[in-house]
Amino acid sequence: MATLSDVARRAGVSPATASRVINGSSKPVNDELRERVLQAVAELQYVPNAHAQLLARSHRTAVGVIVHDVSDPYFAEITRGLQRVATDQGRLLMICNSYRDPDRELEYVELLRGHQVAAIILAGSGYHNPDFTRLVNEKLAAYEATGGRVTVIGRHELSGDAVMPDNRTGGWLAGRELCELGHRAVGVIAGPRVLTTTTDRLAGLRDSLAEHGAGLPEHRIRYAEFDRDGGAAAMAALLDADPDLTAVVALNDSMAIGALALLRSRSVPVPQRVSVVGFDDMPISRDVTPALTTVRLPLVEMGARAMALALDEGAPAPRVEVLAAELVRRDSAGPAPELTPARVRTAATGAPTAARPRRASDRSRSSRPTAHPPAS
Amino acid sequence: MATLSDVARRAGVSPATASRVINGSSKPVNDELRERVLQAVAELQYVPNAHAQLLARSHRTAVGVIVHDVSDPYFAEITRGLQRVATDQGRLLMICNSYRDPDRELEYVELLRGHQVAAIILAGSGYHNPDFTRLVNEKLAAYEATGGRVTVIGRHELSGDAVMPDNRTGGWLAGRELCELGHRAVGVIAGPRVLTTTTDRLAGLRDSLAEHGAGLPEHRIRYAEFDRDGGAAAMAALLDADPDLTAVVALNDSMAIGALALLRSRSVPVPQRVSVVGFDDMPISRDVTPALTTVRLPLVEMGARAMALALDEGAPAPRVEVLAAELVRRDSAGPAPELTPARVRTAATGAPTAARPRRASDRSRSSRPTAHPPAS
DNA sequence: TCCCTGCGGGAAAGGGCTTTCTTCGCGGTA
DNA sequence: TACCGCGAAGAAAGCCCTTTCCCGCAGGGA
Repeated sequence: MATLSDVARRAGVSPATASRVINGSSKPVNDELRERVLQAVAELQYVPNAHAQLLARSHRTAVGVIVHDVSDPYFAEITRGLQRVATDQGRLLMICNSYRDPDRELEYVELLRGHQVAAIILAGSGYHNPDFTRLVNEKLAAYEATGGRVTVIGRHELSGDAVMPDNRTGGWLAGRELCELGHRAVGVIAGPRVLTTTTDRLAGLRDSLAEHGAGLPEHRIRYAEFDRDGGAAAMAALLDADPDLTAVVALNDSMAIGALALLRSRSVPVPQRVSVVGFDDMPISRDVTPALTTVRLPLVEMGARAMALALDEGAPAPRVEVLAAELVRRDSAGPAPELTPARVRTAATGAPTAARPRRASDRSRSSRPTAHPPAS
Repeated sequence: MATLSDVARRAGVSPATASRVINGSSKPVNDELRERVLQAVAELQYVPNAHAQLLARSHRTAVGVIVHDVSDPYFAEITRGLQRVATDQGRLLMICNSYRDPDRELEYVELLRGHQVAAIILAGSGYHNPDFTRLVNEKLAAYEATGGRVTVIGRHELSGDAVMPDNRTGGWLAGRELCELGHRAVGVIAGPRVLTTTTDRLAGLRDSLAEHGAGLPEHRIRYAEFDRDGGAAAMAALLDADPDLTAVVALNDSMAIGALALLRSRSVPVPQRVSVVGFDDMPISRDVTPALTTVRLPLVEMGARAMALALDEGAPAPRVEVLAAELVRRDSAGPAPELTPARVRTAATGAPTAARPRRASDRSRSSRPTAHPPAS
């Protein structure tokens, strides 16, 4: 591997001069020497050793990102936002998959610290696990103490700047939508209990169902893995336990798609017999059949905002940005089967509501709140 | 940021001893000193500077991966395979998205070279672009000359070890399936012309259609972006130009899903009026409606094999591993509408074929060839 | 008693680059 | 003619580790 001194020797100059030419230093260099150096670089196919550079230079340039799994559409979208801003600013991204393993997450924090990244961004759900939380916070604090910056996405249990999707209001919106469609027996396909995302979304949903007089008994909640197969399994369990269910909220779209698959395999018509509402609005959600009614989170923007926070040096106290959730109506949720459309009422107000016509798949309109969402 | 000498000083030992303790060197260290060092590490929250380590150590440990886009399911699956093997061997992965931009690809090769990775893996389609190909090959050669290893996935235009999906036979299988179902007017939703993946799959498909007496005139091929919207647009164009089309092959599943969406929006029943065959078998393909008949590529295994090749030091000449494609029958392809099932024939043999019953979504069986696929 | 061996620890030499500090040569001024 | 200042190039000091080499010491055999 050619080194800088190889280049310098070949060009007949000192390494200092070669370095100045290669890095476009502000110090002026004679044109002839410059030419000789560039020639030598080309001939030797010289590429600077990045580690030596990072060691010699003072300022850190790369940014570390820890996500559950980039290939999960939720994180893929967030990562897209992160990338965009990072690339704009000429930053290199180091992406690490924790696969929802707290230990691995801890390891990655250290790894990134060791790699001298300018900032660490943790995206994904937090854990209900005080010991682990304390441990991560300690490590992050140590990192911040040496000038590192920390930004979290959707993890209120960790310190540092934060970008928070409004999971709670999102859950609330899903509940309101179903209640307004006349559903009273609503089941929930929830993610793992230990994830704060699960509990936040669930809390909003529970509030909303309660407000609209529907209620959410514990036996109508099934906790499962946050993926397609988890959703299918939970849907099956829910249906077996409570055949009268008229609607289901899945706490993310992957699970909703699994639920749809299960319902199809049992020939349960959606939404005529059972309505399904998802969460996240992954890109594929509009392309399944029926197209998924879901709660949209501005994933790309969350990533972009997080990176912006992370790179914005001169920030004082930890900042928190909350990004709103929004209901996207498609075809998987419809009026509850027992009620004829004309009798659908808004439970909270008691006012009669005109039945909504079936909508075309992609004319998703955002919801206009008719009651105030909870503070999250 | 605490350094090794800080630790050593605090523990009252030399940096050499501290290093030995921290790295579990084979050289024995007195238990008391060891204890003091570990204590100092904990107190200072010391993490070794990875760049300094890489500079000081001789052996390279990280592996670089260049893909078009990790969040694309095709690459997500491949990456999963890469990760698995890399993690097993304790290697760190640096993943770079080229977003199908040749220049960016070139940049990343240099970047990875600069980061002293042990191997570079390029995944994705090659480009029909001799200048660019020569340039990349030069850079890769320079890298290999200094002991780096290069492995490509699905790019026969580049040198180095290679893992090749059998795109050509895959295309051939798609064609045969449709011909055996009685289709004669088959359209193609192709990816960008410059990608070798497009041309390889197309070539196999063309052969197969020709063999079965169907033919593929140029006006039945539409080139578009390799994504959902590209697929939808191409489907629209195809339908407008040739309303008699009874089947369509999309050269990847994303495009097929776009095509399905467009057909649905125009109320064209699939497969009763138009059959659709995809390519790749992404995980979501079984969950769309109708479930997608597609050509399966062992994506995860491709990644795993590629990483194995890259990490297998003592290899002589460039090795090439071809992984087979396989047809997965689901619900999006059915008999051609003009023919009643009883009259469906295998065009090549003229022998009557029993109509296949409609199959359940997920009982996807692999194809059993009835004729020999082309050598690819 | 002396020498050799082996063991545990430290000194120091890199590894490849950046950057400050020095030096050198030149033109201009007193 | 002597001196100063300035511009451009080089020398060298790090950046933070790893690892070789070396040294001192203790124990065992002759």
